[in-house]
Amino acid sequence: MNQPLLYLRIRGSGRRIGYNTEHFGQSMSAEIKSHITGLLTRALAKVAPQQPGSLISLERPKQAQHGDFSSPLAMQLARKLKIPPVETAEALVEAIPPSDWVTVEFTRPGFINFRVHPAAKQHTAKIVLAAGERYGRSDSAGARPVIVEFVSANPTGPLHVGHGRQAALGDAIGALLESQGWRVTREFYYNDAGAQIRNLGLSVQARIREKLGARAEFPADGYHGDYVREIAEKFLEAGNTDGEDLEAVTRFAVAELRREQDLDLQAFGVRFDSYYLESSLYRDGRVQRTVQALIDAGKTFEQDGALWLKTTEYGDDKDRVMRKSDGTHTYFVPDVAYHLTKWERGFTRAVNIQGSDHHGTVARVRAGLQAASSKWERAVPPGYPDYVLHKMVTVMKGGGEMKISKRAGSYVSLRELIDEVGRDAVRFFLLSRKADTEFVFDVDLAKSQSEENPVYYVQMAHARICAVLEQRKALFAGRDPDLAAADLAPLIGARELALLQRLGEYPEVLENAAAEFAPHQIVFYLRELAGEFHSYYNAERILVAEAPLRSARLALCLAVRQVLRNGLSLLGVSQPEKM
RNA sequence: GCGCCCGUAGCUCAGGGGAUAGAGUGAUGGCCUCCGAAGCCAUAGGUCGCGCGUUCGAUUCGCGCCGGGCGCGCCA
Repeated sequence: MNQPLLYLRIRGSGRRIGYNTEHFGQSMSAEIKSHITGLLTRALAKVAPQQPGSLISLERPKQAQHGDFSSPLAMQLARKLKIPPVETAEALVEAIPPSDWVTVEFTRPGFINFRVHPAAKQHTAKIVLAAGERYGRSDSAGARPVIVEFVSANPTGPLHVGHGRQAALGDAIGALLESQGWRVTREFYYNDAGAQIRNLGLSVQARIREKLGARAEFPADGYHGDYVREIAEKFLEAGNTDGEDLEAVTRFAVAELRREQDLDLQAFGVRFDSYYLESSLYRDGRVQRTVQALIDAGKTFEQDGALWLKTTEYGDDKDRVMRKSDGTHTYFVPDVAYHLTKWERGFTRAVNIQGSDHHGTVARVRAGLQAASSKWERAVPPGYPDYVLHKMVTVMKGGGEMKISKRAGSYVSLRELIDEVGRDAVRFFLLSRKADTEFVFDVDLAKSQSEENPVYYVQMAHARICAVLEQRKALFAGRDPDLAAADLAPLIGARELALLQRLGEYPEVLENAAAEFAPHQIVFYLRELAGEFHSYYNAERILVAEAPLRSARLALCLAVRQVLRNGLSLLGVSQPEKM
């Protein structure tokens, strides 16, 4: 076995340090990182004053033997200085000023590794308990407004699993942004105008005629789901004698489906702050005004009887028709009008969650926004709005793909999935992968093997802690001190320190997930945290006889439970005390 | 054909210039007189699609292939 070279220098006195909460913000981990960066900066200034501090980077070693933080600085420097990495590392370590928080060492091939003093890690639990449900949150966005648009289904049928993925993503991304201090508005945009809606009206009308025994011609690309028949029935039950008033039928159908979609969302636990109707953009003249703004900006031209927008001037690969030769508008004109309202409503930041099959519209909408606002005092910037594009969901059941549901006709409805595997599992599952990977939802796995379902794994860690706390009440009621004030010095076991370390990472994980619109990072974090807790729980007894150790462990449990709660609630998943 | 995304363990997926590439699931074998076994521990499983380049170092970055998904409408 090839033992690596290892030089060790202990810094600091080794005594326990009286840490003070004020020394740290909400994130122990971030504080320590900046502390270490500071140490390296000073060492670098001594060893290689001409090198820029921007070289300094820190990473988290995968293996515990390499410490808590690690820097490849020496290896990056070696070439510039023409000195072997190990020697550079040694010089840097020599130059690092003493620290009460960390010890430092260097190893082959030239990493500089830092170990955080247990007392600093222990303090993390105090921070968690003091902050409670605010732990991990930040107000860095300063209450600036952001609008998150998602689902935005046409009111032409029940919501399907793709909408479910969007609902889970949008809701969680909204929560992530809130956690960073954004003032979030969740909005649903109804495409309740245009050809699809007309198509729906004709489909329902045909079913009504069928019911009445009249000759009915079903539209060629009409909606075939059973729900169309249900609406037809309801229409007649509402006292209508026939379905010849297409507008009345359509209005009725849209209202019914909006109500049904609301129920779907309610079942999923998703709420919106506002709903925006495409039809209102026509009613209040915004579509017309948008067209005029684009013409005034000089970004349009006429050809073949249609009006075109020069989207190629904004990076699109071809120009787009905005007003068809029949005088009606293509869908993207109301889209631009709609997004202009977001900007006008004061949302200088906007996030759209959409299926990746719509990615072609991104360049068009952005182009339209820039063109229409080009004469404005504050033009819409090129990258507005942000997009999160997600891939399709395939539902597997009984070894095959599940494509058809009886009611919905051509797709698996969100409601069916919730009824089948439960809301928590659907949310957790749909959030457990990056948005831009295709999703295979295995119903059999989520349902019949529910004990292997990762959501239960995390929830169980939470329930277990609740059970321990209950036990404690029964066994030691009145004899244990306040846990928030417990001395955590006894927490020095490897598993305890790992848990503390993990708790300290949470604020950074949140921040990063929010910045990348990536809720799956929270899912993975929670799985790891729960896993480390289960492992700890199996290896050590919490309710030991010695009161100081018992209190310290209980305080750690409380802190873990707090972070599990914070994370799960952010994802919209419940945190049961018993399962 | 062009554009965007994706190819990592049998399967489902993380990771994303650094040390021995990780989870879950499936397989095998252990752990309940003990706070919840919906749990834990151990073993097994890999040319990170292929090739060339950049780099001290590439699974990660660049280019080119191969394979898959989605777009490319005077549809939404």
